[in-house]
Amino acid sequence: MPNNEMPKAYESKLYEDEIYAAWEKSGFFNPDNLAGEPYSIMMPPPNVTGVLHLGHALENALMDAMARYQRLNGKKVLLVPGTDHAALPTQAKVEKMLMEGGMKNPRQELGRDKLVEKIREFAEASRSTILGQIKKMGTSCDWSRLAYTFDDSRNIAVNELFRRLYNDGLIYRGYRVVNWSTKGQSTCSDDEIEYIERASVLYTFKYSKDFPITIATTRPETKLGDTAVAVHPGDERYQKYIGQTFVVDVGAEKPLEIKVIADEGVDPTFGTGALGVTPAHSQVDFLMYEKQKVSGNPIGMIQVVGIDGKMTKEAGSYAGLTVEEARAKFVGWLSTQGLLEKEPEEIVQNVGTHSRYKDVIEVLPMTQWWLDVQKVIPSKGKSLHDLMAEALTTGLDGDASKKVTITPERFTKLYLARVANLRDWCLSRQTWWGHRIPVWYRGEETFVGNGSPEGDGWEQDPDTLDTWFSSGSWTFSTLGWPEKTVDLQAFHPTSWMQMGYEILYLWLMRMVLMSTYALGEIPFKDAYIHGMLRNESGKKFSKSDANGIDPLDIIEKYGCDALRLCVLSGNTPGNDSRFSVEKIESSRNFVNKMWNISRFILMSVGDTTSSNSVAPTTVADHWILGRLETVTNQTGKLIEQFDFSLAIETLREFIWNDFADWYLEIAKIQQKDEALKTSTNEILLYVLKQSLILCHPFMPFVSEAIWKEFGTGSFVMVEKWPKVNGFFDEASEKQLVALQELIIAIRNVRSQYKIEPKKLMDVVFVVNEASREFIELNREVIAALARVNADFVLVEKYEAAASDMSVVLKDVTVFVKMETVVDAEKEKVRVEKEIAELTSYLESVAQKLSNEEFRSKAPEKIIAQMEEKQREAQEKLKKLST
RNA sequence: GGGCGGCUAGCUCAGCUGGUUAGAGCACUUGCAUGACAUGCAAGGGGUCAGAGGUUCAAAUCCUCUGCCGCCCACCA
Repeated sequence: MPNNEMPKAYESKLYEDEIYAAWEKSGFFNPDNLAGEPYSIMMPPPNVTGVLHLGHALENALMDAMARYQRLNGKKVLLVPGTDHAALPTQAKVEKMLMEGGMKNPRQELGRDKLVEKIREFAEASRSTILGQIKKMGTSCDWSRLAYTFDDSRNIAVNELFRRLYNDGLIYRGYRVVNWSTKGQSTCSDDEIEYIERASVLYTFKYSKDFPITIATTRPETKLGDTAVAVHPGDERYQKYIGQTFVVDVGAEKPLEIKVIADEGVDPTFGTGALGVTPAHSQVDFLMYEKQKVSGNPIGMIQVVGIDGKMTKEAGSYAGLTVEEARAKFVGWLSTQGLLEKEPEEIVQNVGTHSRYKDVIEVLPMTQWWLDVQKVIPSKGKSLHDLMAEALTTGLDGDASKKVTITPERFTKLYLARVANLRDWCLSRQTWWGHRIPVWYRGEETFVGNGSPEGDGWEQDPDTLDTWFSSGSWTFSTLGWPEKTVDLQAFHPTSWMQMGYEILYLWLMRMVLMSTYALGEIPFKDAYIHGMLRNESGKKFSKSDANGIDPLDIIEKYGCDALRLCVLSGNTPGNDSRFSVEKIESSRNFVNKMWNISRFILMSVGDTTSSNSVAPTTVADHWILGRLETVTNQTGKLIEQFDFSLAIETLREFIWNDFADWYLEIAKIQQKDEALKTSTNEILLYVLKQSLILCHPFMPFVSEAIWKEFGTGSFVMVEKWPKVNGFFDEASEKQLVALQELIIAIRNVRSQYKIEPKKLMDVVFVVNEASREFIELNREVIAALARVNADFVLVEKYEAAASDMSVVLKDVTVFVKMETVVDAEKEKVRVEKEIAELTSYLESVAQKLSNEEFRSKAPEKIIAQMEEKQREAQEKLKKLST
């Protein structure tokens, strides 16, 4: 039954929560209640470090648009919701809050259990906020399968993965240099380092007077731990020293033994061509240390900086000083000894900082747990590194169906470059929040497994796992792995994944690693990489700055659909985009337009129980149904190409321009004609319903709210995506366009000569064979839309009066009768301008067409097109000239 | 040091597997309370597609170089 009570404007607040609840209750978020081919998306789990921001709104809009589109296409869609415990970041966040609350050292003051409890409280609060926000965003996820990277099932998956990797010899415990955050008192992986540009001072000096080689460094204090100087093997200046060991006094109580070694990696043309080697405090130098060891010509390793960021007792008289104090002291000593070879030089340097604790990373040697990415996996005959590369190139085992495709493609290159340079992954963290390393020790014994071992005296490793270890298994841990579940069988590999480019290395790479290793499967077939949302002036939204916008505020004010449209429009793969008030208003207006189109149709049609079959009669009928078909095809194709922005633009243009501005206006005239009324109403309903389905992936709430007005009790959410119906026909499209041009041209005259909108103008149409019937057929429509008297005459010849204005079109010339003679001069200028434009256009066309090479080389279709245009322009010019 | 992306209407961005007289939204100008919508309707104005070369019958679109802006990577001590 029609509802005449629909409010004039769509008020999102009145509908959204109720509709979401109804969707949930319907059970259609759960694929078990759907039929068809499985389609799965795993939601990138938001970190419980805080609440959701606009970036998450974008992600939810992307995922949900895809999920809803696939559901409408009859797929058995699974969208798994979840959150990430974000081990170190969450602990860092809570510690920061505690410290802001007055605590000096939360770890010391609270102890492990109490601090973990505090973090858990924070995480749980954050988690429940986040889950509520996801619902507010309208995301159609299956809440019965809700997952958390830190819940029991995921813990089992994590431990099992660790156990398998350990048994395959890929996870090992080793003493190597690590990236160390003094502030966070923990290691971090290479991927968690953020490089920042910083002013620094380069010192060039000799260790002692009798040492023959000059070196340079920005970290003089670490030179107290030097054990070698490396030179290029071919460097003639230093060749004679290679292999020699010098004992040098650096004024730190303990003399250093410096061996001169040869290394191909040293650039003889850079600086002094010699490199002081500090194995304990440099990644590169450590590699040299390892290389020397293997070659049977070992060098020493001295750790002079400790985990507290202070000099160790190995640094002799420097022990206990901070690195800055030690640097000043050592540089002072060098200076008084006259060892500085030249003035300290101010340079700009990239320095690695911890992404969460923000302090400068110290490189230190420690015993930690590592994942070897190069070692050959016994059962596979290749390394993790090989698997990661294969999955993005040839497909796993050369099987193209097991290939991950990234959109946009350029990120594939970035990924592969990174994989090529991958070092072993440091897995253990000294922070307390996270999956505890599943390893137990008892004396010399080590136990690795799922759950503590039998017997007394076992102690579990105190460290926790890098948080990305658990997120890496997300695509399958969410499906019940390591059990061979029905879900795993049906939904893995997942169908589609979307994420921001900033976690390409951190996450995408690790998902590929885990999935290819554990399942021999890719984690997903397609990965869509989106850019970052920035504020109006192009700045990054950041939590600390005040420019953060809460998506919930936006939803409250403009509605969820508007927010979704806003973040998706103008957003192309891999590129950042901006969020602005103007943009969200524009989106909100479109939502409201949809509402009002529906309001008009529901109010004017009466019986809304459409038969779903239509019988087009008029040109406009044929045209709108044809357009609907074209747009249906285009939209589907665009979504499948992940071009959401263009899909929305296509829909907007159809719904607003074609359907609302033209068809609805024409329909109003047709509704007055008893013979056309029924068929027109059927078409209005049909096009509206199909449009609601097309829009549903992007504006789920308003489409569902309107659908409800039909009173069928069904959900648009589980309707069928429109099928090609065979209505498109080119002739109708051309005719309608001609009709539009005619009406616009007459309106233009009114506008230009300031004729009152209400006044019906008198016109005469000069027609030819081709146009007479067409004009006659559309007499009513032309009269109403151009606001001219409907009794206009059609003639073949017309003697224009001085006061007549003429409008020249392809097969028809319209004379608008004016009350007085208009400014003849002005009109002459207008016509002359038009003639001039046409003439110059014709010239350029003629030039092309007379070009022999164009005629011989261009495709026939192009030539024909151009000739057609030439004919049209010539005809128009001829008429204008008379 | 290497690599990548961007530079198109006042603003935000499409178009870029070469071929419509280059598009959209917002903003702007003019007019309009028309009975779906002023969160609207109608009619308009506005761009030598960063610059310079080149390839081609034809370039915003392909190639080269330059200039800004931004991002990523790297063991330059």
